[in-house]
This record gives sequence, C-alpha cells and structure tokens, in this order.
Amino acid sequence: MSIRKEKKALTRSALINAALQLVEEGGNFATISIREIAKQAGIVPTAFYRHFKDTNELGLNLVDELSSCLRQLIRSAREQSENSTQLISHSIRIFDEHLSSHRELLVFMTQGRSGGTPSIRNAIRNELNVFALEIVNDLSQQQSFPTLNSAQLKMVADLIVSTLAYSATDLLDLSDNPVLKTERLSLLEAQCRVIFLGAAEWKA
Amino acid sequence: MSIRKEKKALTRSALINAALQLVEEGGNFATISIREIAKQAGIVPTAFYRHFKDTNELGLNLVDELSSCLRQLIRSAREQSENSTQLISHSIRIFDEHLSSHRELLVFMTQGRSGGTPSIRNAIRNELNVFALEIVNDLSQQQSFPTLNSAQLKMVADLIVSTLAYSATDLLDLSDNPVLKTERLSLLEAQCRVIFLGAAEWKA
DNA sequence: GTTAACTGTGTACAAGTGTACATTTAATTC
DNA sequence: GAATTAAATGTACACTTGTACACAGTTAAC
Repeated sequence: MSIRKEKKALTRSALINAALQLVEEGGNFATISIREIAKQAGIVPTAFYRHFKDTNELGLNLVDELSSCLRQLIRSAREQSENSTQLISHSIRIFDEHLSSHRELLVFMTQGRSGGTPSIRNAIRNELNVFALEIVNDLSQQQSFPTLNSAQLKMVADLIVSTLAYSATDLLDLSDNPVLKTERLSLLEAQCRVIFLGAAEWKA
Repeated sequence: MSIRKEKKALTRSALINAALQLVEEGGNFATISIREIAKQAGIVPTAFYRHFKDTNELGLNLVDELSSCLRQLIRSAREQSENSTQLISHSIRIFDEHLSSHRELLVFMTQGRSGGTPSIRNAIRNELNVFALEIVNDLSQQQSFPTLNSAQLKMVADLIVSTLAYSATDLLDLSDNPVLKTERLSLLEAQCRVIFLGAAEWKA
C-alpha cells in the first residue's frame, strides 16, 4: 500500500476508534457530532469528510467492525466447546469475555439495533441474522436437535440470539458490579437451558 | 381542579404527546431538543421549564406512561385468555394490537432501554421487571408449571419479556409490511412455545 | 524535476441549541 | 375589585452544529 493510502487508513481508523470511545464513555451514537469525533481523533472537523459523508456512513462502518467481532465470537465459542459437554456455560463465558473486550462495539450494537437510523438498524439486524445462521450451522453439525429441520433450527437460533442480545444491554450496564453481573449471567444461562430443553421437545 | 392547574396539566400532556409524536415520526428521543418539543406542543421554548427540568425528566414521565400501557396490556391479555386454551397465540395477538395502538410509547421503550440516559434505562428496566412479575403471577395462578418455584417462574417470565421486547423492535419496523410482520409474529409465537416447552421440562 | 492529485488545515457562516431574565396575561386570593 | 401568584411569552446571549471554501503540505505520476 502506498504511503498516502496507509496514512489515510490510519486516520480513518482513528475516526472509527474515536466514535467507539465516545460511545463507550456513555454517549449515544445518535447524539455524537462530527466535531466531537474529529476532536477525539485529533484532526480538524472538516477532515472528517475525506473519509465519511456523515456520521451515518461511519456508523455503517462500525457495523462492519461489529461483524468481524461477532465472527470472532463464534470462532472462539467453537474452539472452546469442541470437546466439551458444557456447551452452554462455556459459550456464555466466552460471550461475557467478548462483552468486556469489545465493550464499545457491543454498546453500539445494542444502541443501534433500536435507536439507530433505519439503515444502521437494518445493517445490525443483518449481522445478527448471520450470527444466527452460524449457530444453525453448529447446532446441525453437532446434531443437538436431530428432530428439527433447518427452519426450526433457525427459529431456535434466533431465540438464542435474541436472548443474548437482550442480555447484552443488561450485562454492559452491570460491568462495574461483579455480583449483579454474575447473577445476570446465571439467569442468562438458565434461560438458554430452557430454550435447549424446549427445542428438544419441539414437535411440528 | 382549578382552571389554572387544569390548563397546566393540559400543556404538560401536550409536551408529552409532542415528544412521543416526534419519536414516532422516526426521531430518536435522545436527539430531540427542548425547542422541537415545545414547537410541536405549540408553546414557546422557555415554557418547557414550567413542566420539566430537561428532556431527561420528561423521559422519566414517558416511562410512567409506558408503565400504565404495560399494565393495560397485561389486563387485556388476562381477559382474553381466561377461558382459552390458546393462551400464547391470544396473548401475542393482543401484544401486536398494543404495538399498533401505542406505537410511540413502545418505540420509546425499545430506544430507551439501550440508548437512553442511565436513569431512563433503569426506569424502563424496572417497568419490564414489574411486567415480568405480573407474568409470574399469572403463570403461578394458572398452575402452568407446577414443578417450578417462584424464582424459576421469574426466570421463565424474564425470558418471555426479553423475547417480547426484542421482537418489538422488529415488529415496530415492520408495521408497513403486513407479510413480513405476520412472519415475524409466527416466529415469536413459535419461540414462546419453545420457552413453554422448556419450562415444563425444567428440573433443578 | 515538474506537475497533478489528495489529505489535512484554517476560516467563515448560517442555523440550531439550552437557558437566563424581563414582561405580559390570566387565574386565585383576600 | 385590588393584590398576588403563576403560566406562557419575547428577547437575548453564548455555544455548538454541519459544512462550504480557499489554502498548505505531501505523495504520486509523468
């Protein structure tokens, strides 16, 4: 890559990280201004336009970051649970670790899924759909529910994703309270078990 | 009530309705300004302060509105499902009707649960908790799951609420697409059935 | 080595924001 | 009916916002 493109990519990711940091510091992405982001990134406001048309376009790029974050989550969960009977509790532990290590992105996700612009909402919905499809893949490969066809597996996977995503909002808010966070994690685990039990009992 | 207090209550609710309308028109509550709300309510910006300290305080009052909206939802669901075997599909139909008739409030709820200020997030969390407790009440009264103690019922109720709340974001976005909305509703219904099946199978 | 292209800077401006404060209007109290 | 009280108005000010535009400094292309 040429020096110029390299430098451009550098300040571009500085902008992305700036936005994420502002979100993590308690800001709502919808209320963050171009000037704030530029300031945080250490560039002049008007330079923002060399990289993104507006904050919405930057947001769509944050969804791309989210996408790879979720893929990474799936990958970690697969490695861990390959030779394990405690699939659920292991996966949830890894989920929790991701909530800590990619806090900003997951705050952005929970915010954006319901409060973002229409295009951002759609983009996030799409990523969560991909995520659910990955789970379908795993469930069918592990033969977790041999009586379910792929459409039914997808329904269950969507429920798991929904439960995880919903809990993310709570867990991200509880990151400074280990006791309540542990409680919320056990709740999540119990709920996932209920889902697995129900899926095993499912009949057309 | 005196004339003065009556008028004050009137413009107060005009402010509340103005905020809700702006939210329904696609705005994010977090980005709505005092001036916008006042304009929509037909008063001058500074008059806003006679009623609320800031938009956050108004938001907390919206949560109160949400509270009674949710109580009403529970009440309707109870009436309908008293003499019915199809408890789930009936309840979901009523949920859907509430999504239409109280659109603004439920958009506010989904936005605020993850994107509101800390105090608004907490207030909404609290309302959803009360909602879950009402469900616990119903489940234990109907003896739906005689093997579960109240803590376990609460866990299941939380899962139901989580599933409903998560689906609300999707359903509110699909209100202009009957086909996809019906699909999403069947998905929700199937997922609730999975939860009920799982809850019935639950063992300590 | 010169020219062209592009990233980041600095300035500028109109529009929108929260809110303090003085003023008007109308209801309540006496 | 006069005095008081409170809601709504109108004006004003200091910020912040998005973004247009001219410019400077570097890299790329020839």
